[in-house]
Amino acid sequence: MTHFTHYIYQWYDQNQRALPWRLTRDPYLIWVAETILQQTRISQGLPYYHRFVGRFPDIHSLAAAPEDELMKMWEGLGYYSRARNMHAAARMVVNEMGGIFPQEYENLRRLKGVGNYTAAAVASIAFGKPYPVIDGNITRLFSRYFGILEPADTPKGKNTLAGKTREAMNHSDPGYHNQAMMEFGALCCVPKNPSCHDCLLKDSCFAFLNGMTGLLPLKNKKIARRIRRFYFYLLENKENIIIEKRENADIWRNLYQLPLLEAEEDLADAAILSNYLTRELLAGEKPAVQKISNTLRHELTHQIIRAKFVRFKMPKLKASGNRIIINKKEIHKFAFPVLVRNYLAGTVDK
DNA sequence: AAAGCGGGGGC
DNA sequence: GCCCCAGCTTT
Repeated sequence: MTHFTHYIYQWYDQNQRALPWRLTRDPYLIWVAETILQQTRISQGLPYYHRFVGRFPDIHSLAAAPEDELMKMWEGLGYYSRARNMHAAARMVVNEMGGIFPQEYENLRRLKGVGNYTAAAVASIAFGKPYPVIDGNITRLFSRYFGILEPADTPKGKNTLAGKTREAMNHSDPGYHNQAMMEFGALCCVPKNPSCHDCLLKDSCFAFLNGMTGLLPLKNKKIARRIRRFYFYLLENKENIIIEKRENADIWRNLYQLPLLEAEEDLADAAILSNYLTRELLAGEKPAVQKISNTLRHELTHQIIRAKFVRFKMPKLKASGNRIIINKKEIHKFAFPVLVRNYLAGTVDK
């Protein structure tokens, strides 16, 4: 065994966190955990994991659930396609694979939402197969220690990294190996101000020896952010409000929201109150506008959303198209984007 | 190869 | 303000 792996195993034995998915080898539970944790910190995902496996303890309960309930479980976690894909994958396992979770990497890879990382994680942790996982932690750790100078977000960089992780793989306990590498990256070889001073690998670490820990891993991509203006309409009477489901290929797909006008430029209040959607929603009624909120900012990785909420008390509610009227007491049953959820939490019944 | 997809937290 | 997080899919 190399110095590198030996030291990290030793570190892991002493420093690993107690996490619920480390107590099982059930491929379903491992898959749920790995999917929740995609691009998500453990501290954020942990309560979702507990709720999820409490409500859906096995593949059958998940496959049998209505999608809206699944989206509700996922509310606030982000990247909602993960939930939709899990639902499809669960139904595939139940309907086409006899309810038996696939064991081979290639078969795991066929499930919706299961990419290279998740297939390797389930194959290694649940089934002991020697597939190295490559996540953000391992990309950083390996790029630094082995001095990978090709950008990590390019095919060449990924290929080099994959080679290194295959060389490092320990075939006697692949699941342990993968988790030890990730945990070391997550807790010690961290993005900013890594704990090099205490790290016994510093004498053989390329980045440390060359003063490059802050530079590695290299990345090429820069994110362009788009500004969007959203005008939401809260139409309410004493008991009910109107909501609608987002079904286009856009952010928040299959979540619910308030009726929405998107504009390319900021709209003055007069324009908000006279545009086509206002007229359609008010349907001839002339209610006084209750309130137009301040502009609320909501930032996503690729978008900056500037939102205003317009509130009308309606004599009676009429819903057309894909809009539905729900009782205010039922709001909690629907999955809303955080932006909308926060507004409703601070507004309705106040 | 690049873009799109959330929300939260660290510094 | 910028970067990153136990990534995946679509174009």
